[in-house]
Amino acid sequence: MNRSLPPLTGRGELIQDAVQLVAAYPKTALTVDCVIFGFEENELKVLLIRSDLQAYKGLWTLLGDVVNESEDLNEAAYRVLRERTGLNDIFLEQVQSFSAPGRHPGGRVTTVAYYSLINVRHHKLRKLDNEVHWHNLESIEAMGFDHKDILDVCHQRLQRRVQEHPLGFNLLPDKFSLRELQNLYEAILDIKLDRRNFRKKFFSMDFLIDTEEYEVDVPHRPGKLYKFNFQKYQRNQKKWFGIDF
Amino acid sequence: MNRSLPPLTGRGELIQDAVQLVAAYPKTALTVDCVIFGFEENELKVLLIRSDLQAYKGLWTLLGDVVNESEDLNEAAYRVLRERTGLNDIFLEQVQSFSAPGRHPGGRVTTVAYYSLINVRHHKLRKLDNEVHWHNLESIEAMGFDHKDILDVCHQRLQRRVQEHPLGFNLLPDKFSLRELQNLYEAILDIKLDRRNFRKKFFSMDFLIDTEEYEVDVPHRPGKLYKFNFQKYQRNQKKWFGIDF
DNA sequence: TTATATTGTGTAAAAAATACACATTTTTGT
DNA sequence: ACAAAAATGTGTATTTTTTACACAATATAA
Repeated sequence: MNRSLPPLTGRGELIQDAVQLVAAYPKTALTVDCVIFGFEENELKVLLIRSDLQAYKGLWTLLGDVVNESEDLNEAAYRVLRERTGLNDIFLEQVQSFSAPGRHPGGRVTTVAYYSLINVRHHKLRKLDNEVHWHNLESIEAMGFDHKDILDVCHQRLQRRVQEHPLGFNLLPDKFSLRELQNLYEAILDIKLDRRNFRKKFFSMDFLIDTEEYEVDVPHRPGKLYKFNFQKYQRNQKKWFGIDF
Repeated sequence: MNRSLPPLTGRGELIQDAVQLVAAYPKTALTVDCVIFGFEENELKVLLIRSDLQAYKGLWTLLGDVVNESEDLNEAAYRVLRERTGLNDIFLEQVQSFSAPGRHPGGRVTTVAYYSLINVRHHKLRKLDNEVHWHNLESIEAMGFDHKDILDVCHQRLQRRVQEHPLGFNLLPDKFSLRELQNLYEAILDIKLDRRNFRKKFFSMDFLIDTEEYEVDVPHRPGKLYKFNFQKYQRNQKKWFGIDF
C-alpha cells in the first residue's frame, strides 16, 4: 500500500518514520479459516466444528485460528491443519479474504480463506475436539459468521482447480480404483461422467501407475488399483492455452 | 475463524463476550493494493507511483491505501481506483492477500491485492499525483515492499482469466479493430497468435458488433471497427467442463 | 448355478484446433 | 501516376479432441 490519500502533498516529502505511519492506521484482527475437504462413501465432505461463540450457538463453522504476531498466512493455515488433523505436508491453497466490517460479532476480524484436501483415513482428529465432524457438503445449510459464503467460494475454487491439476488424488488413498477416482470427480463437480471416456482421459494423461493389485471385499468384480505418479506429473507441467469463454 | 487452540477445553463452554475475545487478538494494519492494467501502443501497462517511504526511496509501488474502519475490502479497492483514475464502474477482482511479517518496514501490514482493467484514455490522473505513471509491464524490475511479487501474481491471474472471460475489452476503446484485440491478447499472454484463427475464434463467439466504421489515420488499409456486445455475453454465460491438466 | 453388480474395452461421428497463402485496400514515397 | 509497403480479409484441409455408445468378462451373493 501507499500513502493515505486525503493529505496528498504533491512531491518530495518522504516519510522517514514508517513505524509511526503504520501505528496510526486502523487495525484489524487477522485469522485464517480452512475449508478442509475429504472424500468418503462417494461424498465430498468438509471438516467443521461447532462455534464456540454464544452468538452462534449450535452452528457449525470452519476450522480457523488467529494468525500469530510473527506468522505468515500460509504458516498459520498449515498450523491449523496440523493441529486439527495431525497432517503435515498437505495440499493447501489460499483462496481469498473476507473482511466485511460486521462479519464477526466481536469487532473487525479479517479472515483469509484456504482450502485443503486430505485423505480422511490418514488423520486422527484431536481427541479433545469432540465436536469436530465431517459433514456432507450437500447437507450444509446455515453456518456461523460468513462461513457458508467462504465454503461456497472455496468449493467453486476446488471445482475449477481440479480440472486444471490432478489435485483429486490428495483425497484418495494411496491405491485407488478408477471407479473411486471417477466417483470423486463426480462428487466434486456434481455431474455425471461417461465411464469409458473418463478412463480414456486419465490413461492418456499417463500418470497412473498400475499396481497389479485389485480391490478386495467388493461384492462384484474387483477393479485394478492404481497409484498416482507425482514425479511424472511434476516433470511434465503442462503449458496452457486456449481461449475458451 | 474459531477458538485459539492451546487452551482447548473439550466442550460446552461458550464464549459470551465476543468483543473481549477479539480484543485480545494480535492486530494488523489492513491495506488494499491495486494492480491497474492498461493497454497502449501494443504494450500491457501498469499504473505505478513512487514510494513515499524513505526506506524505498526512488522505487515504484502499486497504488494502494489503508482500509478504513468500517469499509469492506472491495469498497476500499474501488475507492483507490476512483481516487486515482476518476473511474467508477470498473472491472476489479480480488486476487490474494500478502501478510509476511516483514513485508512493511513500519510493522505488520496485511495487504489484499486486486487487479483492475481500465482504458487508459478514459481517465485523467489526479493532478497532484505527478509521480503516477504508466509503466511497461516488461520493463518493471525492482519495486518497493513485496509489490513485484504482487504484480507477478496478479499478472498470472489476468492471463488465466482473460482466457475464460472476455475481460480484455475493458482495456480497449469502445470501438476497436480485430488487430487491436489480437495485439491485446498477445501482450497479455506474451505469445503470438495466428491471425486467421484468432478472427475465426472471436467471430464464432458472436459477441462482436460490426459498427460499419473503419480505422482512420493508419498507414495501411484500415480495419473494420467493432464493439463488444456486453449484454449478449452476460446472457450466455458459458457452462464449463473439460479436464485439462 | 444363476442372478447381480461392476469391470474392462473400441470405434465411429462430431466438434474444435491448427496450419497455412493470396488477393485486396489503403498510405507513402518517388 | 505509379510502385512499394503494410496491413486487412478470407477458406480449406488436417489433426486433435471430445463425445456417444454396447457387450463380454469376472467376481460375489443367494
